[in-house]
Amino acid sequence: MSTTFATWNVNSLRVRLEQVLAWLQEHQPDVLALQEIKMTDEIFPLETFTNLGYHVAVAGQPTYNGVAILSRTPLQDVVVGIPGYDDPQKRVLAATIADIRVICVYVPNGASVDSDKYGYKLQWFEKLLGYVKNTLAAYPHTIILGDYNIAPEDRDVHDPLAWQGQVLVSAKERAYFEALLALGLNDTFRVLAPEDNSYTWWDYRMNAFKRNLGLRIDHILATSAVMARAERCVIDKLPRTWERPSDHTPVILQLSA
DNA sequence: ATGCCGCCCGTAGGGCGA
Repeated sequence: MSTTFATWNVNSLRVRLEQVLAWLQEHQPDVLALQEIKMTDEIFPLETFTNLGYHVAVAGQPTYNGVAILSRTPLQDVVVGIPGYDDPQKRVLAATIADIRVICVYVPNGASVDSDKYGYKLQWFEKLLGYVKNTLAAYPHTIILGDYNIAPEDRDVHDPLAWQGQVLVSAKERAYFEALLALGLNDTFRVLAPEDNSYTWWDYRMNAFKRNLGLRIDHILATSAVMARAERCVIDKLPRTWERPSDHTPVILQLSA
């Protein structure tokens, strides 16, 4: 008996719905956090998931961003966004599932280090730090999972030299990711499956997946209280091999009992 | 490299992602 938490940036739930359903059927996760659903709450295929026995929380918007959490058990105390931060972009969704506070995050991409979007990413992450600090004070059992758009270390990058200083790997972004861990979180993949050159995202261009030119930017972070129950963390590369895939692939954390 | 690929909106081609 185990409990599994998964995260997947699907890059449009409209396009990827059949793949998500196939993946749910195969893996039967207890919780699946979705990013970049790219749709409003109104057109979210709610009944499709409730018919499969999932409870659902959604924070959607037209065209861009959008996050959702599917759970086999009810979602309680749902919070959309970062409290006190008036951000029109729907990137954060939290809920309590059984005894665990779960936060689904879609961190801004940042475009390039000399762009306004990079400034937004850093400012946004500062707000996330405050939110996570408050959350951890209230909930010792917390999992924060999603697309962080940060590769924490060079071993999470296929070509560290080519990527040096670029967005997704820059020193400022990595320092923010470290600050997040320093609040009391563990990078579960790094703790449980510390092999190098394991990636969660591959560019659509240049045959990047076939050549394994990827980055590890999707993460499942957990407090030490959760970590005590953690047995396994894996990246499921299979959906990235499917026809018309998302450019990201799922990450799965398995807890005992 | 203002490139590559894919999705969105909308029905052409620019915005955006990473």
